[in-house]
Amino acid sequence: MSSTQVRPSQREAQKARTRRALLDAGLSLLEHQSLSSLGLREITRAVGVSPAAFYRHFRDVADLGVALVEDSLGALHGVVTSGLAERSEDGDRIDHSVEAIAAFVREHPEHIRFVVRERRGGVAAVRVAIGAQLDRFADEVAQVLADDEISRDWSADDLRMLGETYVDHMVMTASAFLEAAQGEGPDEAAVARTARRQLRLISLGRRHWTSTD
Amino acid sequence: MSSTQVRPSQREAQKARTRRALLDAGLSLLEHQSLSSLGLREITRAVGVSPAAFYRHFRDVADLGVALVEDSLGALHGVVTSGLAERSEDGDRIDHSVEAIAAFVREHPEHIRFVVRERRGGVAAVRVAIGAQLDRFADEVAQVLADDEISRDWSADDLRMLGETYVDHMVMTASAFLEAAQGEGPDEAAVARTARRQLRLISLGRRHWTSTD
DNA sequence: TGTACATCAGTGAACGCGCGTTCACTGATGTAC
DNA sequence: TGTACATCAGTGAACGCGCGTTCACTGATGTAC
Repeated sequence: MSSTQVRPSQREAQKARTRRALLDAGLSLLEHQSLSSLGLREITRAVGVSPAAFYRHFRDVADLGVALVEDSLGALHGVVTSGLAERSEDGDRIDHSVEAIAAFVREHPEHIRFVVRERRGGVAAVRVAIGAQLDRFADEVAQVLADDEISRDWSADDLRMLGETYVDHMVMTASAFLEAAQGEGPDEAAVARTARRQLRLISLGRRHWTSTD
Repeated sequence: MSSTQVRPSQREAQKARTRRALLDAGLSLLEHQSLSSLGLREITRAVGVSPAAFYRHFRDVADLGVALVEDSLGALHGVVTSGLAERSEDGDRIDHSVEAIAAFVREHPEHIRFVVRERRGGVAAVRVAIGAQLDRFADEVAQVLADDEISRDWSADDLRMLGETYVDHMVMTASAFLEAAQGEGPDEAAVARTARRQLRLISLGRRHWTSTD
Protein backbone atom coordinates (compact mmCIF):
# COMPACT_ATOMS: atom_id res chain seq x y z
CA MET A 1 0.00 0.00 0.00
CA SER A 2 2.44 2.60 1.12
CA SER A 3 4.85 1.52 -1.57
CA THR A 4 2.52 2.50 -4.38
CA GLN A 5 1.55 5.80 -2.75
CA VAL A 6 2.79 8.81 -4.63
CA ARG A 7 2.73 11.34 -1.81
CA PRO A 8 4.21 9.80 1.31
CA SER A 9 2.50 10.72 4.54
CA GLN A 10 4.27 12.96 6.99
CA ARG A 11 4.95 9.93 9.12
CA GLU A 12 6.48 7.96 6.26
CA ALA A 13 8.61 10.91 5.26
CA GLN A 14 9.94 11.29 8.79
CA LYS A 15 10.67 7.58 9.02
CA ALA A 16 12.53 7.73 5.72
CA ARG A 17 14.56 10.68 6.97
CA THR A 18 15.64 8.80 10.09
CA ARG A 19 16.53 5.76 8.01
CA ARG A 20 18.62 7.91 5.69
CA ALA A 21 20.35 9.47 8.72
CA LEU A 22 21.20 6.00 10.08
CA LEU A 23 22.62 4.92 6.73
CA ASP A 24 24.64 8.12 6.34
CA ALA A 25 25.99 7.95 9.88
CA GLY A 26 26.87 4.30 9.44
CA LEU A 27 28.73 4.90 6.19
CA SER A 28 30.58 7.83 7.64
CA LEU A 29 31.60 5.87 10.75
CA LEU A 30 33.07 3.20 8.48
CA GLU A 31 35.88 5.49 7.38
CA HIS A 32 38.24 4.13 10.02
CA GLN A 33 36.81 0.74 10.86
CA SER A 34 35.05 -2.18 9.25
CA LEU A 35 31.41 -3.14 9.43
CA SER A 36 31.92 -6.03 11.83
CA SER A 37 33.28 -3.71 14.50
CA LEU A 38 30.68 -0.97 13.97
CA GLY A 39 28.29 -0.76 16.91
CA LEU A 40 24.56 -0.15 16.83
CA ARG A 41 24.81 2.37 19.67
CA GLU A 42 27.63 4.12 17.87
CA ILE A 43 25.31 4.73 14.92
CA THR A 44 22.28 5.87 16.92
CA ARG A 45 24.51 8.13 19.02
CA ALA A 46 25.78 9.81 15.85
CA VAL A 47 22.24 10.35 14.60
CA GLY A 48 20.84 11.46 17.94
CA VAL A 49 18.15 8.83 18.43
CA SER A 50 17.78 6.16 21.09
CA PRO A 51 19.39 2.75 20.48
CA ALA A 52 15.96 1.13 20.43
CA ALA A 53 14.91 3.31 17.47
CA PHE A 54 17.39 1.43 15.31
CA TYR A 55 15.15 -1.65 15.33
CA ARG A 56 12.34 0.26 13.61
CA HIS A 57 14.57 0.35 10.51
CA PHE A 58 17.03 -2.55 10.51
CA ARG A 59 17.26 -5.98 12.11
CA ASP A 60 20.91 -5.43 13.00
CA VAL A 61 24.04 -3.68 11.76
CA ALA A 62 24.68 -6.32 9.07
CA ASP A 63 21.22 -5.55 7.70
CA LEU A 64 22.11 -1.86 7.47
CA GLY A 65 25.30 -2.94 5.68
CA VAL A 66 23.31 -4.75 3.00
CA ALA A 67 21.21 -1.62 2.50
CA LEU A 68 24.41 0.38 2.10
CA VAL A 69 25.49 -1.89 -0.75
CA GLU A 70 22.42 -0.93 -2.76
CA ASP A 71 23.10 2.67 -1.84
CA SER A 72 26.69 2.53 -3.00
CA LEU A 73 26.46 0.46 -6.18
CA GLY A 74 22.84 0.48 -7.25
CA ALA A 75 23.00 3.92 -8.79
CA LEU A 76 26.17 3.09 -10.69
CA HIS A 77 24.73 0.64 -13.20
CA GLY A 78 23.60 3.08 -15.82
CA VAL A 79 26.66 5.27 -15.48
CA VAL A 80 29.28 2.61 -16.09
CA THR A 81 27.80 0.96 -19.14
CA SER A 82 26.68 4.14 -20.87
CA GLY A 83 30.12 5.64 -20.32
CA LEU A 84 31.70 2.52 -21.73
CA ALA A 85 29.39 2.43 -24.74
CA GLU A 86 30.55 5.81 -26.05
CA ARG A 87 32.78 4.89 -28.90
CA SER A 88 35.80 7.00 -29.56
CA GLU A 89 39.42 6.45 -30.37
CA ASP A 90 41.13 3.85 -28.22
CA GLY A 91 43.49 6.13 -26.34
CA ASP A 92 40.73 8.63 -25.65
CA ARG A 93 38.39 5.98 -24.39
CA ILE A 94 41.02 4.76 -21.93
CA ASP A 95 41.72 8.29 -20.74
CA HIS A 96 38.03 8.95 -20.28
CA SER A 97 37.41 5.71 -18.41
CA VAL A 98 40.22 6.33 -15.96
CA GLU A 99 39.15 9.93 -15.46
CA ALA A 100 35.56 8.79 -14.87
CA ILE A 101 36.74 6.43 -12.13
CA ALA A 102 38.85 9.18 -10.56
CA ALA A 103 35.89 11.55 -10.61
CA PHE A 104 33.56 9.02 -9.03
CA VAL A 105 36.05 8.35 -6.25
CA ARG A 106 36.40 12.08 -5.65
CA GLU A 107 32.64 12.44 -5.38
CA HIS A 108 31.85 9.30 -3.37
CA PRO A 109 34.96 8.28 -1.45
CA GLU A 110 33.01 6.77 1.42
CA HIS A 111 30.93 4.53 -0.83
CA ILE A 112 34.02 3.26 -2.59
CA ARG A 113 35.85 2.63 0.66
CA PHE A 114 32.86 0.70 1.97
CA VAL A 115 32.56 -1.49 -1.11
CA VAL A 116 36.27 -2.20 -1.39
CA ARG A 117 36.64 -2.99 2.30
CA GLU A 118 33.55 -5.12 2.72
CA ARG A 119 33.86 -6.95 -0.58
CA ARG A 120 36.15 -9.39 1.26
CA GLY A 121 35.08 -8.36 4.74
CA GLY A 122 33.86 -10.33 7.72
CA VAL A 123 30.10 -10.00 7.18
CA ALA A 124 28.85 -12.74 4.87
CA ALA A 125 25.54 -11.14 3.88
CA VAL A 126 27.31 -7.96 2.77
CA ARG A 127 29.99 -9.88 0.87
CA VAL A 128 27.26 -11.71 -1.01
CA ALA A 129 25.37 -8.49 -1.80
CA ILE A 130 28.49 -6.80 -3.17
CA GLY A 131 29.44 -9.90 -5.15
CA ALA A 132 26.01 -9.98 -6.77
CA GLN A 133 26.24 -6.32 -7.79
CA LEU A 134 29.72 -6.71 -9.26
CA ASP A 135 28.54 -9.80 -11.13
CA ARG A 136 25.78 -7.73 -12.67
CA PHE A 137 28.36 -5.14 -13.71
CA ALA A 138 30.48 -7.82 -15.36
CA ASP A 139 27.44 -9.02 -17.30
CA GLU A 140 26.57 -5.51 -18.40
CA VAL A 141 30.10 -4.78 -19.52
CA ALA A 142 30.24 -8.08 -21.42
CA GLN A 143 26.99 -7.05 -23.10
CA VAL A 144 28.46 -3.75 -24.25
CA LEU A 145 31.67 -5.42 -25.41
CA ALA A 146 29.72 -7.89 -27.49
CA ASP A 147 28.64 -5.00 -29.73
CA ASP A 148 32.20 -3.83 -30.21
CA GLU A 149 33.67 -4.66 -33.59
CA ILE A 150 36.97 -5.87 -32.10
CA SER A 151 35.30 -8.68 -30.18
CA ARG A 152 32.76 -9.44 -32.89
CA ASP A 153 33.40 -13.18 -32.95
CA TRP A 154 34.36 -13.79 -29.32
CA SER A 155 32.71 -16.65 -27.47
CA ALA A 156 30.26 -15.77 -24.71
CA ASP A 157 32.69 -17.19 -22.15
CA ASP A 158 35.53 -15.05 -23.40
CA LEU A 159 33.33 -11.95 -23.32
CA ARG A 160 32.27 -12.72 -19.78
CA MET A 161 35.91 -13.18 -18.77
CA LEU A 162 36.77 -9.84 -20.31
CA GLY A 163 33.86 -8.18 -18.52
CA GLU A 164 35.12 -9.53 -15.20
CA THR A 165 38.60 -8.34 -15.99
CA TYR A 166 37.37 -4.80 -16.64
CA VAL A 167 35.23 -4.76 -13.50
CA ASP A 168 38.06 -6.07 -11.36
CA HIS A 169 40.35 -3.49 -12.85
CA MET A 170 37.81 -0.75 -12.18
CA VAL A 171 37.52 -1.76 -8.51
CA MET A 172 41.29 -2.00 -8.10
CA THR A 173 41.79 1.39 -9.71
CA ALA A 174 39.08 3.00 -7.59
CA SER A 175 40.75 1.56 -4.51
CA ALA A 176 44.13 2.94 -5.60
CA PHE A 177 42.64 6.41 -6.22
CA LEU A 178 41.14 6.28 -2.75
CA GLU A 179 44.49 5.48 -1.18
CA ALA A 180 46.05 8.29 -3.16
CA ALA A 181 43.42 10.72 -1.89
CA GLN A 182 44.29 9.91 1.70
CA GLY A 183 48.02 10.27 1.09
CA GLU A 184 48.81 6.55 1.19
CA GLY A 185 50.66 4.98 -1.72
CA PRO A 186 51.35 6.70 -5.06
CA ASP A 187 49.61 9.99 -5.89
CA GLU A 188 46.61 10.40 -8.15
CA ALA A 189 48.62 11.07 -11.29
CA ALA A 190 50.71 7.92 -10.81
CA VAL A 191 47.61 5.82 -10.17
CA ALA A 192 46.01 7.17 -13.34
CA ARG A 193 49.16 6.44 -15.33
CA THR A 194 49.34 2.84 -14.13
CA ALA A 195 45.62 2.33 -14.73
CA ARG A 196 45.90 3.64 -18.30
CA ARG A 197 48.85 1.37 -19.05
CA GLN A 198 47.02 -1.62 -17.70
CA LEU A 199 44.00 -0.82 -19.86
CA ARG A 200 46.30 -0.43 -22.83
CA LEU A 201 47.80 -3.85 -22.07
CA ILE A 202 44.35 -5.42 -21.97
CA SER A 203 43.34 -3.54 -25.11
CA LEU A 204 46.35 -4.92 -26.99
CA GLY A 205 45.53 -8.39 -25.73
CA ARG A 206 41.97 -8.02 -26.98
CA ARG A 207 43.08 -7.00 -30.43
CA HIS A 208 45.23 -10.11 -30.82
CA TRP A 209 42.90 -12.54 -29.10
CA THR A 210 41.91 -15.75 -30.77
CA SER A 211 38.76 -17.32 -29.40
CA THR A 212 39.18 -20.31 -27.11
CA ASP A 213 36.00 -22.12 -28.05
CA MET B 1 71.42 -11.80 23.62
CA SER B 2 68.74 -14.44 23.26
CA SER B 3 68.36 -13.66 19.58
CA THR B 4 71.90 -14.80 18.77
CA GLN B 5 71.66 -17.91 20.96
CA VAL B 6 71.63 -21.15 19.00
CA ARG B 7 69.96 -23.39 21.56
CA PRO B 8 67.00 -21.62 23.11
CA SER B 9 66.50 -22.18 26.80
CA GLN B 10 63.56 -24.23 27.99
CA ARG B 11 61.87 -21.03 29.03
CA GLU B 12 62.34 -19.39 25.63
CA ALA B 13 61.11 -22.50 23.87
CA GLN B 14 57.96 -22.57 25.98
CA LYS B 15 57.35 -18.88 25.39
CA ALA B 16 57.76 -19.40 21.66
CA ARG B 17 55.28 -22.28 21.80
CA THR B 18 52.65 -20.13 23.49
CA ARG B 19 53.22 -17.33 21.00
CA ARG B 20 52.79 -19.79 18.13
CA ALA B 21 49.59 -21.08 19.72
CA LEU B 22 48.22 -17.53 20.00
CA LEU B 23 49.02 -16.83 16.34
CA ASP B 24 47.51 -20.11 15.18
CA ALA B 25 44.37 -19.64 17.25
CA GLY B 26 44.02 -16.06 16.02
CA LEU B 27 44.36 -17.06 12.37
CA SER B 28 41.92 -19.88 12.78
CA LEU B 29 39.35 -17.66 14.51
CA LEU B 30 39.53 -15.27 11.56
CA GLU B 31 37.82 -17.74 9.28
CA HIS B 32 34.41 -16.21 9.93
CA GLN B 33 35.21 -12.71 11.10
CA SER B 34 37.66 -9.91 10.51
CA LEU B 35 40.55 -8.81 12.66
CA SER B 36 38.85 -5.72 14.01
CA SER B 37 36.14 -7.80 15.64
CA LEU B 38 38.47 -10.50 16.98
CA GLY B 39 38.70 -10.34 20.76
CA LEU B 40 41.76 -10.83 22.91
CA ARG B 41 39.84 -13.08 25.32
CA GLU B 42 38.52 -15.09 22.40
CA ILE B 43 42.09 -15.92 21.42
CA THR B 44 43.38 -16.76 24.90
CA ARG B 45 40.28 -18.87 25.53
CA ALA B 46 41.01 -20.91 22.40
CA VAL B 47 44.61 -21.44 23.48
CA GLY B 48 43.79 -22.16 27.10
CA VAL B 49 45.78 -19.41 28.81
CA SER B 50 44.60 -16.49 30.89
CA PRO B 51 43.75 -13.21 29.13
CA ALA B 52 46.64 -11.49 30.92
CA ALA B 53 49.13 -13.91 29.36
CA PHE B 54 48.42 -12.33 25.97
CA TYR B 55 50.34 -9.21 26.98
CA ARG B 56 53.57 -11.18 27.40
CA HIS B 57 53.53 -11.65 23.61
CA PHE B 58 51.62 -8.83 21.90
CA ARG B 59 50.63 -5.28 22.72
CA ASP B 60 47.11 -5.85 21.39
CA VAL B 61 45.23 -7.81 18.74
CA ALA B 62 46.36 -5.49 15.94
CA ASP B 63 49.95 -6.27 16.89
CA LEU B 64 49.24 -9.98 16.56
CA GLY B 65 47.70 -9.20 13.17
CA VAL B 66 50.92 -7.61 11.96
CA ALA B 67 52.83 -10.71 13.07
CA LEU B 68 50.37 -12.82 11.09
CA VAL B 69 51.21 -10.89 7.92
CA GLU B 70 54.85 -11.94 8.17
CA ASP B 71 53.65 -15.45 8.89
CA SER B 72 51.37 -15.54 5.86
CA LEU B 73 53.46 -13.81 3.21
CA GLY B 74 57.04 -13.80 4.41
CA ALA B 75 57.66 -17.40 3.41
CA LEU B 76 56.21 -16.84 -0.04
CA HIS B 77 58.90 -14.62 -1.50
CA GLY B 78 61.25 -17.29 -2.75
CA VAL B 79 58.47 -19.51 -4.03
CA VAL B 80 56.76 -17.00 -6.30
CA THR B 81 59.77 -15.63 -8.08
CA SER B 82 61.59 -18.94 -8.54
CA GLY B 83 58.39 -20.48 -9.91
CA LEU B 84 58.02 -17.55 -12.27
CA ALA B 85 61.63 -17.72 -13.41
CA GLU B 86 61.31 -21.23 -14.83
CA ARG B 87 61.14 -20.68 -18.51
CA SER B 88 58.99 -22.95 -20.58
CA GLU B 89 56.51 -22.59 -23.37
CA ASP B 90 53.98 -19.84 -22.86
CA GLY B 91 50.90 -22.02 -22.43
CA ASP B 92 52.71 -24.31 -20.06
CA ARG B 93 53.96 -21.47 -17.96
CA ILE B 94 50.45 -20.09 -17.58
CA ASP B 95 49.08 -23.52 -16.65
CA HIS B 96 51.83 -24.00 -14.09
CA SER B 97 51.35 -20.57 -12.52
CA VAL B 98 47.62 -21.04 -12.11
CA GLU B 99 48.11 -24.53 -10.72
CA ALA B 100 50.73 -23.22 -8.30
CA ILE B 101 48.28 -20.65 -6.97
CA ALA B 102 45.56 -23.31 -6.64
CA ALA B 103 47.95 -25.57 -4.74
CA PHE B 104 49.01 -22.82 -2.39
CA VAL B 105 45.40 -21.95 -1.60
CA ARG B 106 44.65 -25.61 -0.95
CA GLU B 107 47.57 -25.83 1.48
CA HIS B 108 47.17 -22.49 3.24
CA PRO B 109 43.56 -21.39 2.92
CA GLU B 110 43.55 -19.54 6.23
CA HIS B 111 46.61 -17.46 5.36
CA ILE B 112 45.13 -16.48 2.03
CA ARG B 113 41.79 -15.58 3.56
CA PHE B 114 43.53 -13.44 6.14
CA VAL B 115 45.63 -11.54 3.59
CA VAL B 116 42.77 -10.99 1.15
CA ARG B 117 40.37 -9.84 3.86
CA GLU B 118 42.73 -7.59 5.77
CA ARG B 119 44.42 -6.10 2.73
CA ARG B 120 41.58 -3.57 2.67
CA GLY B 121 40.42 -4.21 6.23
CA GLY B 122 39.77 -1.92 9.16
CA VAL B 123 43.14 -2.19 10.90
CA ALA B 124 45.57 0.34 9.46
CA ALA B 125 48.80 -1.25 10.73
CA VAL B 126 47.88 -4.57 9.13
CA ARG B 127 46.86 -2.92 5.86
CA VAL B 128 50.23 -1.20 5.71
CA ALA B 129 52.13 -4.42 6.48
CA ILE B 130 50.31 -6.34 3.75
CA GLY B 131 50.76 -3.49 1.27
CA ALA B 132 54.50 -3.46 1.92
CA GLN B 133 54.78 -7.21 1.33
CA LEU B 134 52.78 -7.07 -1.91
CA ASP B 135 54.92 -4.15 -3.07
CA ARG B 136 57.99 -6.29 -2.54
CA PHE B 137 56.39 -9.04 -4.60
CA ALA B 138 55.68 -6.61 -7.43
CA ASP B 139 59.33 -5.51 -7.38
CA GLU B 140 60.55 -9.09 -7.41
CA VAL B 141 58.28 -10.03 -10.28
CA ALA B 142 59.38 -6.94 -12.24
CA GLN B 143 62.97 -8.04 -11.65
CA VAL B 144 62.32 -11.47 -13.08
CA LEU B 145 60.39 -10.03 -16.04
CA ALA B 146 63.28 -7.72 -16.87
CA ASP B 147 65.34 -10.79 -17.78
CA ASP B 148 62.69 -12.12 -20.10
CA GLU B 149 63.43 -11.65 -23.78
CA ILE B 150 59.92 -10.41 -24.56
CA SER B 151 60.26 -7.39 -22.32
CA ARG B 152 63.91 -6.80 -23.15
CA ASP B 153 63.55 -3.11 -23.95
CA TRP B 154 60.70 -2.17 -21.62
CA SER B 155 61.09 0.90 -19.45
CA ALA B 156 61.51 0.38 -15.71
CA ASP B 157 58.09 1.96 -15.15
CA ASP B 158 56.40 -0.37 -17.61
CA LEU B 159 58.05 -3.38 -15.96
CA ARG B 160 56.93 -2.24 -12.55
CA MET B 161 53.38 -1.77 -13.87
CA LEU B 162 53.45 -5.28 -15.29
CA GLY B 163 54.76 -6.68 -11.99
CA GLU B 164 51.88 -5.03 -10.14
CA THR B 165 49.43 -6.40 -12.67
CA TYR B 166 50.69 -9.95 -12.14
CA VAL B 167 50.65 -9.62 -8.34
CA ASP B 168 47.14 -8.17 -8.36
CA HIS B 169 46.04 -10.97 -10.65
CA MET B 170 47.64 -13.54 -8.35
CA VAL B 171 45.81 -12.17 -5.30
CA MET B 172 42.51 -12.01 -7.16
CA THR B 173 42.90 -15.55 -8.42
CA ALA B 174 43.87 -16.86 -4.98
CA SER B 175 40.78 -15.18 -3.58
CA ALA B 176 38.60 -16.75 -6.25
CA PHE B 177 40.05 -20.22 -5.57
CA LEU B 178 39.30 -19.71 -1.89
CA GLU B 179 35.68 -18.86 -2.63
CA ALA B 180 35.46 -21.91 -4.86
CA ALA B 181 36.81 -24.11 -2.07
CA GLN B 182 34.04 -23.00 0.27
CA GLY B 183 31.35 -23.51 -2.34
CA GLU B 184 30.74 -19.83 -3.08
CA GLY B 185 30.95 -18.63 -6.65
CA PRO B 186 32.26 -20.69 -9.60
CA ASP B 187 34.04 -23.97 -8.94
CA GLU B 188 37.78 -24.51 -9.01
CA ALA B 189 37.92 -25.55 -12.66
CA ALA B 190 36.03 -22.43 -13.78
CA VAL B 191 38.26 -20.18 -11.69
CA ALA B 192 41.34 -21.78 -13.23
CA ARG B 193 39.94 -21.37 -16.72
CA THR B 194 39.21 -17.67 -16.21
CA ALA B 195 42.61 -17.12 -14.62
CA ARG B 196 44.38 -18.78 -17.54
CA ARG B 197 42.49 -16.69 -20.07
CA GLN B 198 43.30 -13.52 -18.22
CA LEU B 199 46.98 -14.43 -18.15
CA ARG B 200 46.78 -15.19 -21.85
CA LEU B 201 45.23 -11.76 -22.46
CA ILE B 202 48.05 -10.10 -20.53
CA SER B 203 50.62 -12.23 -22.32
CA LEU B 204 49.28 -11.14 -25.72
CA GLY B 205 49.34 -7.54 -24.56
CA ARG B 206 52.96 -7.92 -23.51
CA ARG B 207 54.01 -9.30 -26.84
CA HIS B 208 52.57 -6.32 -28.71
CA TRP B 209 53.57 -3.68 -26.20
CA THR B 210 55.44 -0.60 -27.30
CA SER B 211 57.26 1.18 -24.54
CA THR B 212 55.66 4.35 -23.20
CA ASP B 213 58.87 6.21 -22.34
C1' DT C 1 -15.26 20.64 10.48
C1' DG C 2 -15.06 18.02 14.83
C1' DT C 3 -14.55 14.02 17.59
C1' DA C 4 -13.11 9.43 19.03
C1' DC C 5 -10.14 5.88 18.24
C1' DA C 6 -5.99 3.42 15.97
C1' DT C 7 -1.36 3.44 14.49
C1' DC C 8 3.38 3.41 15.21
C1' DA C 9 8.22 5.97 15.22
C1' DG C 10 10.81 7.01 18.76
C1' DT C 11 11.76 6.96 24.18
C1' DG C 12 14.17 5.87 28.33
C1' DA C 13 15.13 2.75 31.74
C1' DA C 14 16.67 -1.63 32.77
C1' DC C 15 18.99 -6.20 32.11
C1' DG C 16 22.77 -9.36 32.01
C1' DC C 17 27.09 -10.01 29.74
C1' DG C 18 31.68 -10.16 28.06
C1' DC C 19 35.08 -7.04 27.10
C1' DG C 20 40.22 -5.07 27.74
C1' DT C 21 43.33 -3.96 31.20
C1' DT C 22 45.71 -3.86 35.97
C1' DC C 23 47.96 -6.02 39.59
C1' DA C 24 50.17 -8.58 43.11
C1' DC C 25 51.16 -13.33 42.97
C1' DT C 26 53.42 -18.08 42.04
C1' DG C 27 56.49 -21.39 40.87
C1' DA C 28 59.40 -23.33 37.37
C1' DT C 29 63.66 -22.16 35.12
C1' DG C 30 68.12 -19.93 34.95
C1' DT C 31 72.44 -18.05 37.05
C1' DA C 32 76.31 -17.12 40.25
C1' DC C 33 79.26 -18.88 43.41
C1' DT D 1 77.22 -30.94 42.83
C1' DG D 2 74.63 -27.92 45.97
C1' DT D 3 72.71 -23.68 47.53
C1' DA D 4 70.82 -19.01 47.45
C1' DC D 5 68.99 -15.64 44.75
C1' DA D 6 67.00 -13.56 40.26
C1' DT D 7 64.11 -13.83 36.40
C1' DC D 8 59.84 -13.89 34.20
C1' DA D 9 55.79 -16.59 31.65
C1' DG D 10 51.60 -17.35 33.12
C1' DT D 11 47.71 -16.82 36.97
C1' DG D 12 43.37 -15.40 38.84
C1' DA D 13 40.71 -11.99 40.73
C1' DA D 14 39.00 -7.59 40.25
C1' DC D 15 37.67 -3.16 37.92
C1' DG D 16 34.74 -0.15 35.35
C1' DC D 17 32.56 0.14 30.94
C1' DG D 18 29.78 -0.01 26.91
C1' DC D 19 27.47 -3.33 24.47
C1' DG D 20 22.86 -5.38 22.21
C1' DT D 21 18.29 -6.26 23.32
C1' DT D 22 13.58 -5.97 25.80
C1' DC D 23 9.71 -3.54 27.20
C1' DA D 24 5.93 -0.71 28.51
C1' DC D 25 5.35 3.97 27.35
C1' DT D 26 4.20 8.52 24.84
C1' DG D 27 2.48 11.60 21.81
C1' DA D 28 2.19 13.10 17.10
C1' DT D 29 0.00 11.58 12.90
C1' DG D 30 -3.61 9.20 10.40
C1' DT D 31 -8.42 7.42 9.76
C1' DA D 32 -13.48 6.70 10.17
C1' DC D 33 -17.61 8.69 10.87
